[in-house]
Amino acid sequence: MSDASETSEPTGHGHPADAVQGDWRAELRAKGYRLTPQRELILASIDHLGHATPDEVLAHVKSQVTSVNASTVYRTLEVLEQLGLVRHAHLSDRAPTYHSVRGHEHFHLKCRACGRVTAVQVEDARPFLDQLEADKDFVADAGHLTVFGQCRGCNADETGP
Amino acid sequence: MSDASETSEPTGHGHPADAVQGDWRAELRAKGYRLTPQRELILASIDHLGHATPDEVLAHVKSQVTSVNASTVYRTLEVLEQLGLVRHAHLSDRAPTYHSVRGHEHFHLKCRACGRVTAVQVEDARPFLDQLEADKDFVADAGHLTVFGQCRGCNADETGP
DNA sequence: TTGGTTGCAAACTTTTTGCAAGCGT
DNA sequence: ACGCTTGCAAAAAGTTTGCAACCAA
Repeated sequence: MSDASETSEPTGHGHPADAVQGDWRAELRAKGYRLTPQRELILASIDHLGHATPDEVLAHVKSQVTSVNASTVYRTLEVLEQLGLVRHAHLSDRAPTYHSVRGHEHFHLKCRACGRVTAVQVEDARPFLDQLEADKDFVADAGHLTVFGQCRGCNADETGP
Repeated sequence: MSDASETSEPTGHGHPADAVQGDWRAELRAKGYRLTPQRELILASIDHLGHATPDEVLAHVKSQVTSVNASTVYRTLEVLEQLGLVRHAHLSDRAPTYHSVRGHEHFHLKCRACGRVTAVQVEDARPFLDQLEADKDFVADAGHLTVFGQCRGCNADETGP
């Protein structure tokens, strides 16, 4: 089932999607891209970090290979996303957050009060998205979706003006 | 880019929402803020523009009063949002977009292919959001929601926003 | 008068771009 | 060897902040 010949990051979930994992190097080359240490490191970092901004990815990669540059991270993230290996969502009003895609799509809930991010399987949004498609002729990109709000129970307290 | 077909963004001409409209100056002052020409101009610009980034707001305001500064726009947008007069959503991976709130909340659909932005009434997302609240104990901020994807029929080719 | 506001300029954060050197294939 | 990639540095884009002058209440 899964190709065990690849060294994969300790994501500790033993996903069946590992096949996809082992395949990406080939797919990368097949599309005319080159397999570089930087690209492997960056993908591994995202796998390891779960959710991470480009800056966080850079920091993590640099902890292993100091010479890696920010622009490389940005360029690589773009490539990896094109290949469908990672996705990004906007979990804050600032930098985007990248996460790996192991065949398992999900979207996010972000609490403005406690900052917690919850991953929800796309199926839970299906009825809503299907309705958008039916009513609005709009095909949603579920994996990019982020719903802001707050956990019930989180303190709604704001620091007034 | 195109902001071609904006769904109706009512530019109040005798709307019942005018009550809210006429009220904001009072509410502003009631909260200890001051009513300045800049604040009136900026709110009017958003009303006029429909959807606009801080930069676009600045440009529009400047076309009337050249001396207005970018920092004032940022600071004012923050105040207006706190008062619930405007809201912002992320319609691109870059700057946020502000729109006026005239009592009727809506969220957005953004097509990556043609760039079109469609406003949808929050009620259409209610079942989904209610389910999130029931299942995940999460109270969504519907007005901030943006769903990326593409219109059915739009060319699937990239060359995004 | 008083203290919230503004304009200005500079600092900041995040992302992009032009290049020459470097390296995967 | 070919040409995609990288590192570097500078530029661009978007926002924030310190301050003195200003003005709404």
